[in-house]
Amino acid sequence: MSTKSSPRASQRSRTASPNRRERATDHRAAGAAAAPTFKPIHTRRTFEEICERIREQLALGVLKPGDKLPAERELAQQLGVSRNVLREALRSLEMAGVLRLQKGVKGGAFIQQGDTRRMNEVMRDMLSLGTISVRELSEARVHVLDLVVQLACANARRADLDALEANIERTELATKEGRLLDRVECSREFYKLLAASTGNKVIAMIVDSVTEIHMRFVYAKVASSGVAMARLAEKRRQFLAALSERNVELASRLLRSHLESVQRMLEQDPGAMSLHVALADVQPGMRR
Amino acid sequence: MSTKSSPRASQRSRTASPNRRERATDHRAAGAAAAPTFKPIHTRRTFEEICERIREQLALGVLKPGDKLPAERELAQQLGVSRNVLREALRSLEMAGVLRLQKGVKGGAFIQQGDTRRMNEVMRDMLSLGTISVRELSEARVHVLDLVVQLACANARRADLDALEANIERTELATKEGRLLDRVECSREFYKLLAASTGNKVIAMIVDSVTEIHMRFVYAKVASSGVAMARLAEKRRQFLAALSERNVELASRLLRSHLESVQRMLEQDPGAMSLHVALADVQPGMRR
DNA sequence: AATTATTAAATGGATCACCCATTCAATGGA
DNA sequence: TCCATTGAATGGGTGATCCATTTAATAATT
Repeated sequence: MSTKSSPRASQRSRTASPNRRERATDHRAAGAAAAPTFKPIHTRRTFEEICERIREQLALGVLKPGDKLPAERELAQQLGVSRNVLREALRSLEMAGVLRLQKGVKGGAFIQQGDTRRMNEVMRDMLSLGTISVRELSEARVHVLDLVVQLACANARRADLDALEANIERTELATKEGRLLDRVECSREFYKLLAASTGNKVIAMIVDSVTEIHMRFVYAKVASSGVAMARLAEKRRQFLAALSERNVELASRLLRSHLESVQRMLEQDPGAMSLHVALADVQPGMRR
Repeated sequence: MSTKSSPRASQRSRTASPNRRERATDHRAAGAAAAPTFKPIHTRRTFEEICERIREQLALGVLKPGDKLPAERELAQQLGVSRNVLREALRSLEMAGVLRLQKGVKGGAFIQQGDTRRMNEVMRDMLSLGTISVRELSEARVHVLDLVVQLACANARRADLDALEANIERTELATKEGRLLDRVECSREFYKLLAASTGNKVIAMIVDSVTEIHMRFVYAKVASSGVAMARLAEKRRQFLAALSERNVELASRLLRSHLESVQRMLEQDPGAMSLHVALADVQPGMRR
C-alpha cells in the first residue's frame, strides 16, 4: 500500500450512472391507442454494445488488422463503463478471433488477421450440442470434398502440388516408422493443403472445419484400435497424379472411393466410436 | 471517497495462485535429442480454462441443452475463481451461442440449442478483417449452391417444396406492391428454405452463412439504387418446377444463370458498392 | 375463497478499488 | 560497449458492494 497518495481522479463525481440507459420504465402513457403489447426482446447489455461498437469500427475500416485499441483503463473511461465490463467485451472479441490481448508495456488489444480456425469451433459446438449430427457432417464433407477436387483440378498451382507431394512423403515416412498417429496428422494436413489449393479461402475454411472434426474420429479410432488404412501413401500418389493431370473424373473417383473405405473403417465396431471420446479435449498433435 | 472505512477482507489469503497451471515448462524428457527451442504458445488464462472445462462437460454429454449451470456466485466458488473472471468465461460462451444468461430468481446460465447463425458472424468477421474477399465469398456461394441444387433434387420433401412455393407467392405480392426491400428479404428466405431442403444442416448452415452476407450487398444495392431483378418470381417458379421434377441439370442451369445476372446487377456502378456499407450494422429487416 | 398487492430472496448486471505478473524502455554501473 | 537494474504501463485477477429483474411466498383486500 505504498501509493496511498494515488492522485486517482477520485471524484467519480457520480458520472457513473448517466450512461446507463434510463430504464424507460414503461411509464407508457399507455392510454390512447392500444399500443400493442410488444416489448423489446431483451434489454441490451453494455458488453454487447461495446462489441458491436468495435465490430462497427472494423466493418467501416476505421480499425484494421494490426491496429491497437486504447489501453483497457483508458478505453473504459472513454466509453464510460467499468473496466470489468469492458474486459467482458474484449474477452468475447478475443474468443471470436478478432482481437489478441498482449500483456506488458507496449501490450494492448490488437486487431488480428482473421483466424480461420474459428469455424472449427462452431462445428464442434454444434456437434456437442446435438444441433448437427456426425452423419450430416460426414455427408457434407464428402460432398464438399468433391467440389474441392473440381476446383483444385482447375486452380491448383505448382506450389500446391509440391506441398501435397511433400506431405505424401511425410506420410510414407510415418508409415515406415510405424508412427500411426503422426500419419493421421499427415492426413489432416493433406486435406488442408488440398483445400488451400482451390485458391478460395472460404471453401478452404469450410473444408478445414469439417475435416478437423472428422480427423478427431479417425484419431480416436486409430489410437484405440491400432488399425490403419492400408496403402495410404500409394492411394495419395495416385490421387495426386490425377490432380496434376487435371483429370477431374479420375481424381474425384479416387478420393470418393478412399473416403468410403475410411468410413467403413470408422464404422466397424461402432460401439467404440463415441462422440464424446472424439470431441472431448484436444488430442496431442491436434493442438493449435 | 466516502467509504474509506471499507472493511475489505484484506488478507487475500494467498489462495489465488494455486489454481494456476504451473507452466508445464515442457520438461519432456524429449528423448535426449536436442529439445529444440519451442515455448508454449502463451500462458493459459483462467477464463480459457473455464470455457474449456464447460465445453468438455458438453462434449462428454454431462451438460445438455436446457441444463442450467450453478449460479455465478456458487460456480465461482466451486471453481475457486472470482466472480468477475467467471463472468468473462460465461460471456464468451454466451457469444458463442452455447449459453443463454437469464436474470432474476430462477434465472441462470442455460445451455442452448445450437445457434446456427453463429457461422454468419464468423464469415462477417473474416470479411471485415480482410481474411476473405467478397470475390471468394461469391465464388464459394455459387459452387455451394450448385451442390445444394443436387442435394435438394435428391432429398427435398413435399413440405420443403410447399414452403418454397409459399415463399414465391410472398415474393410476387411484394413485387406487385413495390416493396423492393421486402423482396430482398424474401430472397434471403428462399435460399434458406432451399438449403434446408437438402436435409443436411451442415450444408444448410454453410449456405446460410454465405447467403446472409451476399444478401447484405443486394440489400444495400437495392436500397441505394432502387434497381430490382426483373421477372424474379417467374424465374423462381421455373426453378421450383425443375426442382420438383428432380431435374438436376435444368435446375442447376436456371439457378446458375440467375446468380450470374444478380452478379452483373451488383457489379454495375461498382463504386457505390462498399464493403463497409454492406457490412456496417444490421439493416432493418435483416434483424435476427 | 378468490384475487390482488406487497415483500423478500435469488440472480445476473455493473462498478470500484485494489493487487499481481509480465514486458520493455530507460537508466546506470562494470 | 555491454549487461544488470529499475520502473512504469499493461493485461490478469480478486473481493466487496450495489443495482435491476424476476419469481415465489405472503399479506391485504374484496
